[in-house]
Amino acid sequence: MVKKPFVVKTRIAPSPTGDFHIGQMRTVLYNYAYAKKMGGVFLLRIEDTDRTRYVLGVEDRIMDTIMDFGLPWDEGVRVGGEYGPYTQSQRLDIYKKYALELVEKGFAYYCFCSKERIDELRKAQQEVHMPTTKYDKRCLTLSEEQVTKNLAQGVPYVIRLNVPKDQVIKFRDEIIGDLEFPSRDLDDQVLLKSDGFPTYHLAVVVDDYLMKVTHILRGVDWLPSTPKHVLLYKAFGWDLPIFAHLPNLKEVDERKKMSKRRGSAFAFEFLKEGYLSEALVNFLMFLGWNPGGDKEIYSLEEFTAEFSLERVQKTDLVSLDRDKLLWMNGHYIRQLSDADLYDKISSWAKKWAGDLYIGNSDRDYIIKVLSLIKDRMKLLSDFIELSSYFFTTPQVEISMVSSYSRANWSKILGGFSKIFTGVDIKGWNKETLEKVSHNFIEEEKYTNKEAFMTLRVAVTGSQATPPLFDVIELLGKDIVLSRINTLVMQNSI
RNA sequence: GGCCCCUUGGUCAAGCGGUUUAAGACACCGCCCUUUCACGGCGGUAACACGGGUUCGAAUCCCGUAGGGGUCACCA
Repeated sequence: MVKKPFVVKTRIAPSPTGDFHIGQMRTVLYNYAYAKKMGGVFLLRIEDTDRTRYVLGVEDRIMDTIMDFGLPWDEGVRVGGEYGPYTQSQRLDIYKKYALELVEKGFAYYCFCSKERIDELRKAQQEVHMPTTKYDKRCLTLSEEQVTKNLAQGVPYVIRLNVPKDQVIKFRDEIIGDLEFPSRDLDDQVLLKSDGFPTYHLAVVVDDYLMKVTHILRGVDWLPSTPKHVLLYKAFGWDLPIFAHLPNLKEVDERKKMSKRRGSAFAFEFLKEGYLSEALVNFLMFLGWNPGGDKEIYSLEEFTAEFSLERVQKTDLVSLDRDKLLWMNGHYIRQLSDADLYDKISSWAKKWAGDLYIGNSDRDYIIKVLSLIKDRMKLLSDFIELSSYFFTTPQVEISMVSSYSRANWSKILGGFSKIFTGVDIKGWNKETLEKVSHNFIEEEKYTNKEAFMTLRVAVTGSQATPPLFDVIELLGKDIVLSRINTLVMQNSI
């Protein structure tokens, strides 16, 4: 028999109780990167042991979003593997078996206490200001006959972890360091619920062991329950995995961590708003990690090569700076070729914005539009607003057209109309147009600003556009003249 | 409240005892480019929570204080 080599395996274990938020995606990214860096395996498991909060369909949406971020897993739900099934609700018999093993060994026990008794207990403890609300181990004193009798009679039960009184639980966190927790502060955690489902604590330990997960990278909010897990590993006689707790994310203006129970910031929403997955991934990697140098534009491949636990920030909370994300997205958009940007926008539109008119317009024309507005785009969705006058006749406010010229604005436009009419369709390019326009302005003694801004607004309906003659060249003679003439005629009526 | 973790500019953060009059990026402000808006270029404002130690020397090590966060479910 050949001994299997040690393979690093990380995992992400979404719970289908709500959509993934962006912070969870950061955790996915780190798990993905660490596995790749170590030549290991990245696993995805669905933890659906809470049937009261279960949301139908959300697990597929979560997995789709992870794929949309470009972080595919090697083993688990959808892709399979030799340690499945990878959905916890399909592993109930496994958890029960291990729970019973613990009962047998004396590390766990049956508890028949009612919800009411537990509530009363908690209330009483609070009244005397007990440090923590804990179960009083009453059912631990039940005789074996009593337990057998209760089980035979079908009395509802849970299985609780029998936490030793005075033990110091020690473990090492790769990011935070060596940690010690007194066991007396721990509750006799329920391991198996009365509905036969395991709690997170039992399921996660059993599955991570059976699925041979070697590294557990998760949010620092899990740190306080890690001692319980350590206790379980010890009770089973299993080696501990490597723990690494990552800083949580928060919004800049908030003080508390993001969570799916605190509204928005769902990962898919960023895609919907028009962020590129490459930019999101680049942004996310720096939320809790950095390479130490000045470089901060990183591809996923570069990140994967450089990522290390030693360089993960030890702090508790990291802010998600949307200004910087927006800047970074603009940076990524600018780096795209016009054709690639076209592809990105068109698939974005297909998925999130209906088909738009982009589907019906000429691809080459749209690509030319993109070359003009690309530097001004920060989100894919900006395309809609920035490009509208290239596709539809703008609503032009007369007050806006007239606001630049001391002289009669319609006289200016009339002049442009006349000289543009004289430009041959074959010579309709920005160099020629610019030249004749400047001649006209000089002769009539208009200032550049009054003439060109009036023209700009007349043609585009907007005060802020790409360079005027690029726009005019691209729109073409017919459209430009028609827009100008419409205004001139309106005024003369 | 108990337990645990954390603390460099508005934000992400570099720094791991002397090379620091504390990098870089975003944001902000100013200038340049410019017929507008962007992009780009140049420059600027802005930080080691506080108090004790240790040391020739501390943002960096130790202790305390303060502040913040996390967690304490038959939720994950």
